[in-house]
Amino acid sequence: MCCHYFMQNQDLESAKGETMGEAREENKMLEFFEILQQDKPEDATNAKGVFSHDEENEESELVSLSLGISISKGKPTKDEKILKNKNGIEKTEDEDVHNKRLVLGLDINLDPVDQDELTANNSTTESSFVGERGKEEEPTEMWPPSKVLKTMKSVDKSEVSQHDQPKKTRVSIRARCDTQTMNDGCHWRKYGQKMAKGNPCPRAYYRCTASPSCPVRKQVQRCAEDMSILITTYEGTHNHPLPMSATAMACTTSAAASMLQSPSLSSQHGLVDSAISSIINSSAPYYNPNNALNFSTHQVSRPQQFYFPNSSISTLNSHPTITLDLTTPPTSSSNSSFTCMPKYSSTNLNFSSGFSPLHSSMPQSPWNSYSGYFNSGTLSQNRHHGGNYMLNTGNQNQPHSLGHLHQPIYMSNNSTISQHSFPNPIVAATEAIITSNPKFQSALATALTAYVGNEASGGRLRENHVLENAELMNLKLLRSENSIGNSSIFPLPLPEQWK
DNA sequence: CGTCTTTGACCAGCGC
DNA sequence: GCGCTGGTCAAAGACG
Repeated sequence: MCCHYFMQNQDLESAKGETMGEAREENKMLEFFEILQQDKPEDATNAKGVFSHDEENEESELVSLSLGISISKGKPTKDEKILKNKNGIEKTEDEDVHNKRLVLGLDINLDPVDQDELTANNSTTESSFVGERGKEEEPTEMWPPSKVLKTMKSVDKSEVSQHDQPKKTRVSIRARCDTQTMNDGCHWRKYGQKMAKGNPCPRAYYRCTASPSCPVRKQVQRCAEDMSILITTYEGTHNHPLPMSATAMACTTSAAASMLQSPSLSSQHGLVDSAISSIINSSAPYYNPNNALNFSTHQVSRPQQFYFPNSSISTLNSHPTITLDLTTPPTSSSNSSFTCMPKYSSTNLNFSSGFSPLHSSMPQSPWNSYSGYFNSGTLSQNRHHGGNYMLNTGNQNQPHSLGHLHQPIYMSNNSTISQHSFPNPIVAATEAIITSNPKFQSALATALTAYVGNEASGGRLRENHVLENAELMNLKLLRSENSIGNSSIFPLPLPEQWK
């Protein structure tokens, strides 16, 4: 076999060993959300951890990316009772407790018209969500038998033709990785492997085993042109609680997918950069000695900057795919990172790597070569502006062409608008995002949810000792300058040592 | 013995 | 209609 299938599938054992700590952290997070909900009793939706918007103010379509925190006070659902699933992945009771409450999904709330469209798109595909509807439709079998699948596909087909909607949204991540798969925090079971055309390396098919009914699948394949690049394609949305270590990736993929599923949203190209930036900011990973891909979510207080010089949106394909390219160095041409795009790739976001001041503090590891993975996102500290960190909001004035497949649009650094003209670029960027399109509130909500949750849990997960200095600096900065992130977005009292 | 991976077979979609 | 390709199934083997 020509590809680099060196290692056993996943470090499940190491993951198990971390669940207790995670559970404690997440319980703190949940306590925080309870406090939040008490503060905002009028927001009934938030009681379920869904970031919703003021519907009165948003008559138009609305996309909500929910990082749901389900405060389970009632009886556990059928899925929640599962302590050991069919595949034998045992969970500790603590893990199960927190899993009962932490729900991540692609929750899309639309006005009636769009709701119908999305129902057709989601419910008939494998992207069903556990949300309100999911509670009523308890799954009864692990995977639909092929006959059922055929029926589903036929239904899907007809409805797709009716609504002219793409079939499934996929999120593909290209990243340098030495291991067989990226450890994204989820438990996967390999169910197939095929040789794909034009690639000497086989494509492996995995399904999520965290829940018997979880529709999420992923495909893993090495890039034919650079074997060190692993292309992981996610499809579907988890319909079960996720371990904390998996929420960030799922958050990112779900949010990215949601933008593809919202045509008007994805049509606003410049904003996509901003939204994705926010999302990724919320889920920047850090190196874990256990070789797991971990995500730290405290960067809103330490607002790292992530540039997305290339992005294009198209939903022409039956499988609209948003590709997050985390491998391209900053000096590469914008086109170079799209030389081996997946067949269905339609949307490309090139997370251009660049030097980050944080790199020097990152532990040396294989994941550092993987610097594209968000630490590539370049925390661009402007030392001449009082330690401000710039948030790339994209240049909304730049005449982007949209809807062209595989035609990434380079957004030069010049497009990092008004980095120096706003007293607080974070405020400016956030306001730009929010005010330009209400739907980006949802994307931002995803980012903020992840951030707030992590801050509530102490601001770090696991061995996250890196970047602390930068974090301290930025927290102070935000506390002194952030005018929007006070009570509603950053409601947590800072630890004493950060004051 | 239970679980997971491997791998050949099968099926559906799509292009010619 | 036929062949190619992607995606999935499921039996068999490997592994702990």
